[in-house]
Amino acid sequence: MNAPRTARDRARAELTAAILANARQQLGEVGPADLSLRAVARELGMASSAVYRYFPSRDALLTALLVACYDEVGAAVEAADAGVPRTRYRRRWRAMAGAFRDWAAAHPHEYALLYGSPVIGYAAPEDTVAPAMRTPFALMGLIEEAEAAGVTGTTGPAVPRAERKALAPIHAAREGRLSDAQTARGLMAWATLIGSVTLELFGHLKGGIDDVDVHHAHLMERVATDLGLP
Amino acid sequence: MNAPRTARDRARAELTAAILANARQQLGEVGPADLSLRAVARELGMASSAVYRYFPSRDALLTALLVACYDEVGAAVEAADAGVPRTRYRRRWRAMAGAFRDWAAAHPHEYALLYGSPVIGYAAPEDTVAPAMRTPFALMGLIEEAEAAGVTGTTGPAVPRAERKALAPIHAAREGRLSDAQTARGLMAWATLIGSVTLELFGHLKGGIDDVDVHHAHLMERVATDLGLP
DNA sequence: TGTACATCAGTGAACGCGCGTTCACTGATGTAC
DNA sequence: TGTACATCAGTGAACGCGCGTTCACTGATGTAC
Repeated sequence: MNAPRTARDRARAELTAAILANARQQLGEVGPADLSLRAVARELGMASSAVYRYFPSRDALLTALLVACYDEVGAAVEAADAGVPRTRYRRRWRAMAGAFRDWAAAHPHEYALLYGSPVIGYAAPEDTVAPAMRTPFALMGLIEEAEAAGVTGTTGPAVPRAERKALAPIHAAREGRLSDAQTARGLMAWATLIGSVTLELFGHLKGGIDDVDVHHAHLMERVATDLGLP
Repeated sequence: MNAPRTARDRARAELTAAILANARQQLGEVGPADLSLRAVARELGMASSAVYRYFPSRDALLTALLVACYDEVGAAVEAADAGVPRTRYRRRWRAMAGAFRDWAAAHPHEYALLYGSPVIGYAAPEDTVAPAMRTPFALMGLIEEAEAAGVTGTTGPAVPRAERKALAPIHAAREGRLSDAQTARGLMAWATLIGSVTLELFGHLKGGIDDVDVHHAHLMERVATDLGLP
């Protein structure tokens, strides 16, 4: 937020970052439930109690990690999207879905932290909501643009009143830019993406599918078709 | 397997079941990572070491739980399917998807055990594979019947050679009863179901959707349409 | 520019906790003759 | 049918572990006059 003025401030910012970075590195090895404050302190060569100068509790550290990871994967998806010409809607979807899966595959424990079992006894605070929306909103943005451009074809069955009402919060969050049908389709695409990556990363496709890369790509192609992306 | 002959055998079978049942009950409260052998023993009024007469390790208990839960949800899905006339394909899908979600909602920690983050340091052994397949195979069975009856309409884009190859193990497991296109569609439906339930149960729809019941039902209706179910 | 005081970072010991697993042992149940 | 031995269930104490968090303290950095 505000620039560090004193040397102390600079040191504080650096160490906070170092702790977070080390916790992330630990996540590369052990999974959220086993992430340990003491291990982080050990790795950094400081007393375990010193960490409490930077994070008031283990949960606070978890929250910071949650935010960092949501932001990282969101940024990856946005970057992938930005690398494709705006009107190549299908290719944009392909790039985003691919980036999401690539990030997940490269960071399985981080993916588990974000989209796996909730850490019990821990309720994610408000701070994590906005970063969490980054990826799904990036996808929604693409769908909005495609619909606005009038390129999406048929969007499946009509949306009944009850469902339209259920979707109200999202509809509002996207400032009404999206038809209800496409909102439903978008959520469905998002669920399919999460489901496919979850099944793969958590080991449910083992032995069932030979080349998961190919399969995932094919699945995403079908999702693009269902979204009406040309 | 073999019937209990002696009183000892009967007692052993009963206690094994009691331990498992209590572990399941504990899962109702704490989540797989925090499931504790000692707590189970405590609840059963026995020494913690006594549990080792029945399960050689905590991992073995986890495995038994995994199998029990896979079987339970699989049975629930199959039962839901069985309650619908064979040729009402869409209603069968609706019933199965609903049963799956209902079971998950009623047993969130068990769902997390099956489809959430893998328990680290624990590799699910072979014994869990068959029970794990019960639910997806039930869904595949429905799709097979619908396709055999010739009621499924267009099934989307053609399946490229690479994808057909990737699907080979599943194709073989279903003994070739399913076209590649419908296999891909079926996997997609499965991924969407898992993704939707995961997003809901793990808290990612909070604040985004008002009536999750309605939304899930609508989503599953769309999936049924995509599957070509009349 | 220098001094007095306040703020903060980091230490190391300690508290209290619960866990999985092992082990030598006791007493009950089952089996073979 | 009764006895001798083998098998097994269950006990209770112990080992070794690592964790999150607190606390009184030291020494360095920052601030106000």
